[in-house]
Amino acid sequence: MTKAPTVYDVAERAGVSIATVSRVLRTPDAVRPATRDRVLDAVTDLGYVPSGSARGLAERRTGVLGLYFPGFDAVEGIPPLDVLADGQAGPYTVVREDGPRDDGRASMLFQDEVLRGAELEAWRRGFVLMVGVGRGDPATATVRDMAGRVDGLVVLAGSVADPMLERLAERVPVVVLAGPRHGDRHDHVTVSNTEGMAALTRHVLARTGGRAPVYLAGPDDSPDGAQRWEGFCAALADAGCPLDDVVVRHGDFTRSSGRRVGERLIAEGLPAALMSSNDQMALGVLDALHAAGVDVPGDLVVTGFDGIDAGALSTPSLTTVRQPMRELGRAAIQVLARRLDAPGAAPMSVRLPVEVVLRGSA
Amino acid sequence: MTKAPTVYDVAERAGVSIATVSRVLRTPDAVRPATRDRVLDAVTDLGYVPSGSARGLAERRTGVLGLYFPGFDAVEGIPPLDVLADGQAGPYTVVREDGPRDDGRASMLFQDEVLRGAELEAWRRGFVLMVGVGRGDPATATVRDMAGRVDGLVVLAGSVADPMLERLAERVPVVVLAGPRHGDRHDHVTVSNTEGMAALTRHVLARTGGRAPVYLAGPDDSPDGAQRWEGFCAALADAGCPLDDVVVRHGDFTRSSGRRVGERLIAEGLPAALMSSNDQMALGVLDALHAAGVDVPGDLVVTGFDGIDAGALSTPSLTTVRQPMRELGRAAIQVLARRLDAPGAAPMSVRLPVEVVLRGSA
DNA sequence: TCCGCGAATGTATGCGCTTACACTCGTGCA
DNA sequence: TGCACGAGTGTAAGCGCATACATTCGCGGA
Repeated sequence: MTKAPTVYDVAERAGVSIATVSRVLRTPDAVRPATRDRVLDAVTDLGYVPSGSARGLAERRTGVLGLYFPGFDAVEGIPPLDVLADGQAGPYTVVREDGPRDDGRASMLFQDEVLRGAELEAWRRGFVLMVGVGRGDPATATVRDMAGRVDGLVVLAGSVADPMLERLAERVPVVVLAGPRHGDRHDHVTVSNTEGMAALTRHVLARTGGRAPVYLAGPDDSPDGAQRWEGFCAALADAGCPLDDVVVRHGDFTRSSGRRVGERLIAEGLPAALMSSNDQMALGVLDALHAAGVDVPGDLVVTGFDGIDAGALSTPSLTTVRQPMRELGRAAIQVLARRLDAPGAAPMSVRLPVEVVLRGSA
Repeated sequence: MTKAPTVYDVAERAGVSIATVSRVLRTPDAVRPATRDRVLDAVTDLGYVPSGSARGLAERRTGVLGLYFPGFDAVEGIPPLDVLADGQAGPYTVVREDGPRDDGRASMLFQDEVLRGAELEAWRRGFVLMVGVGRGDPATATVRDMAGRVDGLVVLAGSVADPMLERLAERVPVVVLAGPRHGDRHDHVTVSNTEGMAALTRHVLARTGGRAPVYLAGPDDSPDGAQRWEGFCAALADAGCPLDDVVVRHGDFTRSSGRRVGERLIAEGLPAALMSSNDQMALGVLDALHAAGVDVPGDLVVTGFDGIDAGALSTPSLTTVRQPMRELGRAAIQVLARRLDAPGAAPMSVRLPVEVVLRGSA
């Protein structure tokens, strides 16, 4: 770390010009083996590592792809931590914990999986991945910053305002993940929310003899939620089940909001089925039903949507629709890579299939 | 994307020199408000985004921190996916799923959490995060590549061979995460594995009247495993419980290996307690015991180590020691930031406290 | 009105690399 | 023996930005 060696240092040590050093690193076949070995020795001796900045500047491409998520953690909610200041804490503490925490980690798991897939695919293509999370006041600052450092950007729907996205797209290719196209020219990757919910709804109707389920909707501004609702309605219509009979409850995608709805269900009388627009709320409903001793799926069936792990571990386990999260990440990078190869191609939309997972609750 | 505008374009449009443009962006106070506004207008009009490469080259720092993980996914095991080729798949499939999958996601969850923490702390300090995973044949290529692009590197223990790490450390500061120091000069961040396991062991001994637990060890090459074993032994010694009485079983940190050990336990007669060196194996043990109708914690108590989510959802819920995963990531970045501020400071080791989580199984 | 001085801006250089182009040196051929 | 030619190597020109230094501008005081 004294002073990072450069091509000049390597060149001098190997007794060649910097052009030759560069060639050894980039097109080894273009240089005589004897020369090549001398250069490689010098590289090893000096511990030379090429500067990504210089390379990026000269090449006009960085070899980096960006992945940008909507903020999941409120800035205010961040517990302080300063490992440099306080070394006073003991090596351990003891806590007693009853019942699972309502930690709202679902969307984070989703993002984690997407990230995994994206990293994998980026690696396979010789790119490295840069990640950013939209949060804080100049939330756009981070993504703008990233845009200046990458060859392409994958943006989760909802993390960047449209006008900003438009601007970014002017500089680097942008792929929008999990968001429907609305008049933009970006590439899109989505999942079959509508079809998945329709299939699940048909399953539920078959189980309940066609009686209309109660629908548990999420926030109004969720595009995913809208699509799921659409699939629900379509399946009902197909089955000749009038929409007017459907009771709709609203939650905010959290487990506790589901719990409240569950309690209300019990108070007002159980329907034949409760279909939630996400898993977290469905689990909350199960919490309430379980506490009240209701038999699921005997007294009513319950379904979710997303396929989070916790759904497999609940009692009863949750019937749901699993999103191909990892594949979403991979697909996004694949689409981005295509875009880099063919900048002029028409914008494309990729829609990934979902998996209807039948488990205990329905 | 026609041709990204540069400082020159902005300067020309605003009728100033490039130096002024640069100043507006970096030290706004150093330029007259009227001029500043003209420049900012030009920036907006052109959709100018500064090039990270050029900036990095000129500034001799990139503003990027790297996080490097050991490979979790075998390269061979990657299912193919080519969204560009096959659009033929239907929008959904239906599967029936009984019981949780043995998916070995524990270490990935660990890494995800670390990543979250690191990203958060990097963001707070104005850095962006670059992530890499060690896999593939020239596994070192990725990390070397990263080293050339970042101002500092956080490396999870075991992901990079020591000699390579030494070389990287010559170019950028390196923080080793979750690995003990052995003769190196890097900064280190670890958790109190030893103390945590000792505390948990004391708890178990208190519950079982001092009868020696069976210990379920992991792979021999795990530094974490070694430290936990150490804590276990220390607590036993303190309690005057002879180590000779301890039966040690071996697993490979997977749930299925724990299941096998559980079955063997049942076949050979139940001990007073089973302490596993990680949660996954402990859950496997619970699987086997549950299947055989053994009462936990009535017939024997079971504990794990790590604090993965699945442990909170098992029946009975798993008593364990929770690692501060998020904080590990944050601490690593904090240490790295300090190192960047004070390159000459002595190497430091930070040890984070763990949380003994008492739940149903013990 | 002129001078001096600080603030504001411009000029020019270099960051470390890639690469077009120029050059050197064998080699095969006439 | 002379020449064309290609492989191997060197020279030099940027890539887009930050910044030290030079220059100009605006203002107050004499």
